[in-house]
Amino acid sequence: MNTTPKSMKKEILSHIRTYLLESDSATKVELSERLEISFPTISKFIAQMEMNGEIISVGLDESSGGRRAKRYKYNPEYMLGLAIYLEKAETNYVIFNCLGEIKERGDVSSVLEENDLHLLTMCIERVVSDYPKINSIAIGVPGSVDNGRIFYIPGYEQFQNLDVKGFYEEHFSIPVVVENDMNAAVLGYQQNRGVKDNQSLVYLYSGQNGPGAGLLINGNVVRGNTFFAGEVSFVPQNNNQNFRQALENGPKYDDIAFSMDYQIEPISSLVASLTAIINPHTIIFCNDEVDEEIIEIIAIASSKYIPPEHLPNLTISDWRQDYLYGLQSLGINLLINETIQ
Amino acid sequence: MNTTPKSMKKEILSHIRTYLLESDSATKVELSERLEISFPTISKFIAQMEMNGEIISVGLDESSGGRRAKRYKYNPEYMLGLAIYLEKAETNYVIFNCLGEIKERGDVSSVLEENDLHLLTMCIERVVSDYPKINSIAIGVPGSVDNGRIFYIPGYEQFQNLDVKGFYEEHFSIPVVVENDMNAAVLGYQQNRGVKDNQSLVYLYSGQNGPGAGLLINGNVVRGNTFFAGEVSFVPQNNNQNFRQALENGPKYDDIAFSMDYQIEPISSLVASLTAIINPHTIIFCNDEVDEEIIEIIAIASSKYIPPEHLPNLTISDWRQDYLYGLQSLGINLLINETIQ
DNA sequence: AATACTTATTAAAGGCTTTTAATAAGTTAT
DNA sequence: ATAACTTATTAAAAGCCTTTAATAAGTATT
Repeated sequence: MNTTPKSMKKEILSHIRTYLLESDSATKVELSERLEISFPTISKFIAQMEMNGEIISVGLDESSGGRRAKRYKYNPEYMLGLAIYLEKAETNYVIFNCLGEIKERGDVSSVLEENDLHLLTMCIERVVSDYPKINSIAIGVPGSVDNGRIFYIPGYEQFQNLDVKGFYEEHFSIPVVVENDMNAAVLGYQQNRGVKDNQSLVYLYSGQNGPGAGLLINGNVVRGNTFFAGEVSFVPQNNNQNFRQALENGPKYDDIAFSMDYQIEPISSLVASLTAIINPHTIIFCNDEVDEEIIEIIAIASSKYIPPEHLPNLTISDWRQDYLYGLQSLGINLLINETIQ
Repeated sequence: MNTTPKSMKKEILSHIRTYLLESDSATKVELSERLEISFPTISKFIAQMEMNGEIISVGLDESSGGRRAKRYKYNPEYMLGLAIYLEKAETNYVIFNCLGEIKERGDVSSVLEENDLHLLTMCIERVVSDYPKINSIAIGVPGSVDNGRIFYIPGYEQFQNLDVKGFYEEHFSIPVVVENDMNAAVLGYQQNRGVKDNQSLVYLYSGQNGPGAGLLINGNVVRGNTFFAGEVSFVPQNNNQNFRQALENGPKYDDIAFSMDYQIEPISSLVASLTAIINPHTIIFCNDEVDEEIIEIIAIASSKYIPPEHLPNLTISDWRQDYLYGLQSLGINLLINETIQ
């Protein structure tokens, strides 16, 4: 049940924080009406939060015919988040505030390449002691993650089956979230572009281990039964090839030998498969892999398979930025929802 | 916010009902501990519900060292549900209690074939006046449904774009749920087989409009951006055919000319596509379309495409029964969650 | 400038549930 | 059979949010 006083307080706090951050500033009446929480309760929380320095009074509103209302802003520096990217060749980190503004970036030698968890721990220790306001840690990894535990990360056996979330939450007493890089990217896209939160998105990329996809269905990350969801390499296509083979090898027979780009066909076919199965709202491609022109050709080619009215939007985005944004938004969610006091 | 007294009461009620129905019977202490609601609150609700006849005292427990506890059971006859299936050639209905026990079945001439909503209204009117305890109506239709509104139902234009839920809730003042037949079936399978509620399931069938699928991903029904999700007919496959064509026309070249059943290959390929994209826990086939032997052949054929450890369970089920069960469980959900007093 | 009118904020009362204490109803041991 | 001990239930007190009433602080009008 969610009726204990503590969970109530937590919920009210996150609603107030979310609204203040989203709308930049608010009065008590606005909060009360929007959040459907009574005025006295809002008033009590606001007083407490102002005392803690979590929110700041920014003066009085223009009068709307009566007494002028006090307007409050969230203090974005009240809490900070730390996002860490474990990539093959490098390990970067970013410190950001509740608005997603970056306070510091940095890197350490690749935790994955060195196969050394201790390196990561030391990095976090240093950052956390430099920035005592850090209240959440988001870690992105190129592998499958199950509730903070790294489930499958080919090539980096030291990290296989490691409960990163459990370990660091114990170690630092700070909420931790761990997420797969593609899932973080698709979440980042969703947040960044203001996608409605129950839509379905697919983020396509071609990684070093072959192409793959990050999936959001009805707004939720899809991991699959054996964390195999999004492994679109394996989708069977024409000519007894799967998607990866078709992409790499090109056509094996003459029909489309004169296709300008032999990758168009497998991609369009994959778009059709995705549409016929999950009918997503948008499919996102990486900006270093396609351009607007190719996108349009793909769209046309896909409508060979699927009635055009059902085809998703095909868009292009910046993968690294989405990834960053996704990790940040996971971290900010922890700040907003998990920090209680 | 969910803190208003009314929504609180509603939530407590549904929790008590759910637990009593799932566990057959309970004491106040059991309810209090399991639901994490204080004993006095449970006690108050139980007293009220017993007075209404919603629950029944079934005597005292054996002593566990002290005063013996009273044990309570839910009275399954307290509320009834009505489920109606609109099918091409027939319209059937079922009246059931909270345990899913069927009190009466019946049919009227096909509402769809006659293209006559009034027929349905009259049928419900009669049933509801015969059984005043009916407190929920679940309607299954062979078309796309968006929040109770029939969105797309080829062939029955009178029903196109009809807000069935809104209309009947207004008309009868009883909660109504409308669901697509395949979605109801996959929900029914989930409930009936006690599938964990965040797993992904695919229900495959070959309807008169070609094959299709009902999808549950992370436990939620997937409708898609344009209600096209599950239209697996359109999945591109080998030999420039989509799934439907491959199924209907058979192979067009020689490689697999001696395949025992030429439908094996397209189905296995579809299983592979589903796995590579959403990696479901289980794929369900209809018992009048396949048997155990074929299932095994499909499983083997699929592992040509996908590492076997990622393949879903392939199972067989009774479609009509799952459909019925799905509608019933939607109806029972309304009884449990929406009835307040 | 004084009065009527708006609107924000504070204060008091009421309705929930939870926590804690008290009582009732059994069981076990002497 | 009585005392000591368990456990269920009832009763009272406390906490928290909401509703309602009262007050404060402006604006507009005469």
